[in-house]
Amino acid sequence: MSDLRPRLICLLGPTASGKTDLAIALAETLGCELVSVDSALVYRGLDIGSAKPDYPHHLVDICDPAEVYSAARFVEDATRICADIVARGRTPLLVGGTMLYFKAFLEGMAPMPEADPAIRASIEALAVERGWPAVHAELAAVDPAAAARIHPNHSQRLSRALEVFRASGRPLSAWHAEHGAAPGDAYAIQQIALCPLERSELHRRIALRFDLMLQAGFEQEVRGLFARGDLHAGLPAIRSVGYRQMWQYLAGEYTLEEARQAATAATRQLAKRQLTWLRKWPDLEWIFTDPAGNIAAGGLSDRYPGWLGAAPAALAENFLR
RNA sequence: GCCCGGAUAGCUCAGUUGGUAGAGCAGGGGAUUGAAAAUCCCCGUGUCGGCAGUUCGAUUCUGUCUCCGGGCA
Repeated sequence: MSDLRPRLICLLGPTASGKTDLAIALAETLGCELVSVDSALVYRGLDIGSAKPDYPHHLVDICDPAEVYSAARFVEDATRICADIVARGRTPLLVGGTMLYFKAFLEGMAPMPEADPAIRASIEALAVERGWPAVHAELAAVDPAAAARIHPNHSQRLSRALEVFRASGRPLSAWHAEHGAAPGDAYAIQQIALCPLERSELHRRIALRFDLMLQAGFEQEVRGLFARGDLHAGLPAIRSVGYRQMWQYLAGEYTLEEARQAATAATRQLAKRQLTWLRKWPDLEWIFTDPAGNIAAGGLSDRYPGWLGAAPAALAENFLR
């Protein structure tokens, strides 16, 4: 063991995989402090629908839903908080499902101009008038490298690329070329992914969890946000899975049953996208679970068959020592 | 019991003037650098309800049966 850097653990997985329960168990047994890596848990008042944990996590409830959080803010916040945790003599455990945030922390982000609402609005106006392919053509004129990488219909990435050029006079691809420091480099990192072995089991858990959210008063929670008057369907907080569909229900676009169907489908699609990230993720130790939530064949259990059928916390505790 | 509609992809439905069919949603795969629980790209063979008839050829026409709506009794 020649690595003298402080230890840091990452626990990633799709939504409804059981990450939070495992993270809490690990925090208790290993003495970790939990850092949430989740773009929805940052918002105050998004509690039931975001499955906000009761157990203390850093980077939960740090924004009002009217604000816009970002990957760049996450990297700043997480970098500072992890350093504080280590200074306290404890181990940071980053847990969540926002893979871009994990990636940005582990690999760093190029320094770049931040989002500019006025520029965004002008690009949006251009798109409404002439279509996103026209925005793509304009980007191609000033930043052919970025334009080549972005599909002409990809509104969000197109908008950002042109925004960076308009804000700085410098192409996005030039900014990307100078990669910033990776906060993750300061740590000896172990990464674990948790996921049901069968997709159908994940889908079952998603449906079950949404019904429990409704029983717990999710509709009332969203009614409260709706009634504030200053929030709208364009905000990241209100666009998040579950909240978006309940918002549409309250706006009269859906019946409650339609909202339930749409929300669970959106959650399944989110889980699928999270797994797309995870499949190509480097240095990941997989823990696959059976319908009872215990360790199933595959992943770490293939290397340590004796742990088959054990609770994930037991395996991870051993694996993590 | 009679009359009228339906019966086509997991779901909702379009369509084929007879040459075995296509959208939306769901689902699957992929991308991902300050909105990322976002945003975008790619992927559609299914006894066209069963059986029989007409026809070179029927999912399409005819008959009949079954099931589901609606109406009349």
